[in-house]
Amino acid sequence: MRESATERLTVTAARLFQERGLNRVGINEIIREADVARMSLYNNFKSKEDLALAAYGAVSKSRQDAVDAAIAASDGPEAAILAIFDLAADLAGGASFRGCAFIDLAAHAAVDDARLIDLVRRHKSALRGRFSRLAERAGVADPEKTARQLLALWDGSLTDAFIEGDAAPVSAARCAAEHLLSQGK
Amino acid sequence: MRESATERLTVTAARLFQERGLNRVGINEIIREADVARMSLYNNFKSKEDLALAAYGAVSKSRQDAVDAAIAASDGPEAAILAIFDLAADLAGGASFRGCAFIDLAAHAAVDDARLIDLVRRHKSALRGRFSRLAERAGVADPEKTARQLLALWDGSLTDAFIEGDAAPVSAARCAAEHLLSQGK
DNA sequence: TGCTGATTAGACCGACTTGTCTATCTAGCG
DNA sequence: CGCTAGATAGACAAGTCGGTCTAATCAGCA
Repeated sequence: MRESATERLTVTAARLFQERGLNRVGINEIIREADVARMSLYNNFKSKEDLALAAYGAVSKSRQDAVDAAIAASDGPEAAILAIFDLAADLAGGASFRGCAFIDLAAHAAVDDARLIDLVRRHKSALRGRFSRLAERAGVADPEKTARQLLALWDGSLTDAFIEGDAAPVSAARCAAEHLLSQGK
Repeated sequence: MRESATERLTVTAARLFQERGLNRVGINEIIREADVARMSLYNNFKSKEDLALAAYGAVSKSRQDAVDAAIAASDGPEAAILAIFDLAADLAGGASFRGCAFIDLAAHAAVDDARLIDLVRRHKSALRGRFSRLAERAGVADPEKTARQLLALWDGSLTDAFIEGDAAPVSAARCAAEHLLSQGK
């Protein structure tokens, strides 16, 4: 038997949401692409928001795993930070890249979608925390501030790469990260 | 007589779009807030997209004017760049701040809304151009690259300030800009 | 085989969207 | 005054959306 309906729905929704954004993908398209009946969706998830929560949660987890793997494979904290920016370059290079999926989600979520907004906040906070620990290990003077700067470079360069349709902002941001690390200590 | 319907519609739409995003504000709300009849909208604008184009165009112009004023009032290119980041801090400090309106617009615009996406591209390109000229005057080695880094800091810090609900990312980004300027020459 | 519980396709609902149309009203002007 | 051109409110069309419901079908198992 093929994988469960829950899993197929989550994976399909994650892909479509990343390709076009939460509000530009409807239930009908998701169930068609996932090859699942309408009621199977609502038997597994209470609502579209619940499905979105599961889908974006899975994306968040896989992104964090990729970051952790890059850190583990790197030789020292400075190299790890640069390796994380290489991940950004990979993202920005992909076809139909629409910028960071979580920034997109924050833009699409209504003010009352508290759980979705919380997910975005937790995702960004997790990345900032990793930057902060690496910056501390690298011996910079103010790791928290450096982490905020690295996160801004990450988010801004992914966004600009989306808007310009070119990955140049990401490599420029990587250079800026190098400078900040060599100077901030 | 009060100002024209076109102007009231443009101003009202600009405010509402910035408060909640293009797709979360409907025609009905705009005409109600602008105190204008439905048909007056469609006599002045071909469609909602045309109104959005006018509204965001006005916002873009006023933002660029503010940046130019900050540049003119500054003592030297480095100070001008920092003054631009002070503008970002003002934006991020406002109530109901939702991040850069043009990033939000890029997230909401469909792939086929070519004119809206173009507007975003031109807006960001204009800001990057100003950064580039200032960086050149400041004598950095690679003004284009420095401009990309400054733009990423600008966009990323505004986005993070929105997500976190706190202006701290913007002041951290300002510090990063200082570092980049002192090192990039 | 026959039973049971999950899954299916698709009709259906109500709310909402942008955009059109009409019939009425009003302001300016000769 | 009467005329005209524009503005008005609101009904309406056509479509989309998320979500519910039903009736038929299917798979697994005793």
